[in-house]
Amino acid sequence: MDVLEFVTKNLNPPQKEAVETFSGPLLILAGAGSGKTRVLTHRMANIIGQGIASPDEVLCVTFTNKAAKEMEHRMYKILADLGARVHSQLWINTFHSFCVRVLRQHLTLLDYKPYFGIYDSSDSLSQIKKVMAALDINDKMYPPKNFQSRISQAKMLGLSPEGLEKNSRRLLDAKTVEVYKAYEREMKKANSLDFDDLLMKTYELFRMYPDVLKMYQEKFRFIMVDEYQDTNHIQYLIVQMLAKAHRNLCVVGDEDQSIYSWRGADIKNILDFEKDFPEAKVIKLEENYRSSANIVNAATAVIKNNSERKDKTLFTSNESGDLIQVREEKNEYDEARFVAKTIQTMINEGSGSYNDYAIFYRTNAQSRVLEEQLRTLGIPYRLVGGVRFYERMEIKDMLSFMKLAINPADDIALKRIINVPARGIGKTTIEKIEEYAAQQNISMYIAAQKACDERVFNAGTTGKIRRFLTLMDELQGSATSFKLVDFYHIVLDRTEYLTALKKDESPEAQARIENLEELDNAIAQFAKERGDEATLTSFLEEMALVNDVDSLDQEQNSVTMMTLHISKGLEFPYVFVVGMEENLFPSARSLDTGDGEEDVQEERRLAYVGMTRARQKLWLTYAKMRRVWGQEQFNPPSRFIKEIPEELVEFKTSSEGLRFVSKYGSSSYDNDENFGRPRWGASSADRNRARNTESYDEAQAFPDYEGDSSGGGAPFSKGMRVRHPTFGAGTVYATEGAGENFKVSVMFTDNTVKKFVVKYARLERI
DNA sequence: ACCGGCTCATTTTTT
DNA sequence: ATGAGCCGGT
Repeated sequence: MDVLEFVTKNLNPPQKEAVETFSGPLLILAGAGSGKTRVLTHRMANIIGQGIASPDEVLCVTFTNKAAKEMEHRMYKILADLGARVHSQLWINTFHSFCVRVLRQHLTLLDYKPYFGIYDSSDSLSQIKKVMAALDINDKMYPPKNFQSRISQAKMLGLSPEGLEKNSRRLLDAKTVEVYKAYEREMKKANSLDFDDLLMKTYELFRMYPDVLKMYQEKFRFIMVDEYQDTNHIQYLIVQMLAKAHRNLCVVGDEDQSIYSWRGADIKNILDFEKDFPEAKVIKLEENYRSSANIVNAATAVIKNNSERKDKTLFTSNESGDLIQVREEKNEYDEARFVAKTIQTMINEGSGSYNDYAIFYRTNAQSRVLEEQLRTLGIPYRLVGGVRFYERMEIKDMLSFMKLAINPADDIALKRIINVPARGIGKTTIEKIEEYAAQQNISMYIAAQKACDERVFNAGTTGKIRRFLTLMDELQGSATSFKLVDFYHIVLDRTEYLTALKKDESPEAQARIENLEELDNAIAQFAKERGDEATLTSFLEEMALVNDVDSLDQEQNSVTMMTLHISKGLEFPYVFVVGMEENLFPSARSLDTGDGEEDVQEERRLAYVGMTRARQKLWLTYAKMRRVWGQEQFNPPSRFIKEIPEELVEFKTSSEGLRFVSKYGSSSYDNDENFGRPRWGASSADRNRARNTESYDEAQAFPDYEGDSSGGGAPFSKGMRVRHPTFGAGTVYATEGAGENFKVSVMFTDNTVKKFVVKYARLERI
């Protein structure tokens, strides 16, 4: 069969057109479930299969590892079906892994040693703390996390410390620049890059070495970017650079699924694509093949409430299917029980297998209760994302040993493990080594060696340090001479880490041992998959960039649980979205910010993403009472539920007759005056009444938002100057509530207004 | 230097 | 509610 015929069979006209259009800039606006991945893979297969370009001349960039893996998997399958041979590895990457691939080749040009390490956010936070201590900046007054996020923001905009200085009109003060500069120096010294650096350094590399850029520009004759709506500025710049020579850039996206603005995603990138490439062809994929008509219509009705959209309508010729199940429960336990029981009942009735069910939630913390209930009913489940495997202490420890073995300059890794398991090197000693290293501008590893040689410490301490250094020297040797799997065993053995854990009889230690075994499995699996390329470096890379080990063995039959964010790009026959409550989803934070609507719109897009994952049946559940931070919260049902047309919904509650049902208006879908009417646009006072409030009457008694409740010994009143450790100085411009619920709104120097519950916020008068 | 108890912050979302 | 970091005692 002819290649084109093969790759376009079973495609609808716009899909077909997208596959056939391979030269020139192309914008594909792909609605949820419209066969986007299919189009991308078939398009790539067409280009390769027809011999228009060889496999390594096509670059495909996705956002998550999961998407990249899925795409790669499908590509190999199609290419195999086509009988096309692929010798080299395909260039299907996430932005970050693409950059690593480039940097491994060329980072020495930017004066790094070949085996640079990658810092995850907790490593980079440690680095920031270190830098702050050196600069003598008080971490109570200036929380390290703020510097971290500001530096990250700067990098996502492609700004170096100097660039930041020039552009620092808003929010970026001198202190940030100072910390940023010192941080960069330290990172360089540690021969390591953080997540943002991966992009930033690639950009720098391309700018400083035009011939390197040129090589890649010419190499990648065809470039495809998936989830283009989620690209941030630096990613945008990289793509623009790479596409310059051939201009064969195909971007795929859906502005309705842009959910990563908090990490710098700029929705303008997709909205302005036609400005960047005036000759661009635009193809819309609007037919949904995934979900039942009721689900498509419900999701469409919700997303319609957003204003900033391209004109795109999702439709389907699928059958209506079941109604959307809206379920009210008393609290989060009942909610979880409902979900678990429903799954059990459905399975017993023969509706699919556990694999067909997914539970989505807004925050990872919500998974706990669900896990409990699923376990009670003996339902197998697996968590995707969440507490990352590699963030567990024992895993990080092991990885630190391995990292340090190939990158002795990594002070953060060294500090982590120099006394693990306890070998009598205490805080004071470590501080001294650190100081010594700073003085001489050398790494702590070298500093430790020197300190021993020069008898800086007493004999006992020197001996302990020497023992550690000897251990590390040995590991350094083993790292290069042994296979990855064997090296891991050597590390486990020689560090006596396992021995120490085995002595400890506590259940925690037991769990840690199991985790270390799991790491062993992961390494074995990795070695099996990669063969000769399973080097220590590539493994550490994988551990830094890929977060869920679950993806390694996904064959088991189990219910999948994940956050709404991770759910993007996936689909399941049966989907539960739990915790559909105001202040949780949409999150309280999105409701509180000064710039108002935009944040809620992103939450709405998240709701849209979640709903459109479901193929056959969708449940939306909420609890009337939920414990958050050990406090009872009573939140009304999410506005997103109310935005679904009544006729698409089947409403059920388990708690009829409870007194406060009518107060938040939801015991019956029909006679509730709030349903179907967006009264949420009302004053924020209304919202806050609902929050943390046990009875409506009490809430009613609250003074108005603008009202003055500063009497009666309230510590803050209107006009007062205050300082917040995170946001800096500001002026109180409104107060509300009383006692435990006393809140103040503060306008900060950059004109943003934040609201704080005084009891929790660290506000001080100035 | 190590350990245990205490306080405090933490809950958006990911590479 | 829970875990991480801090302080003070040993």
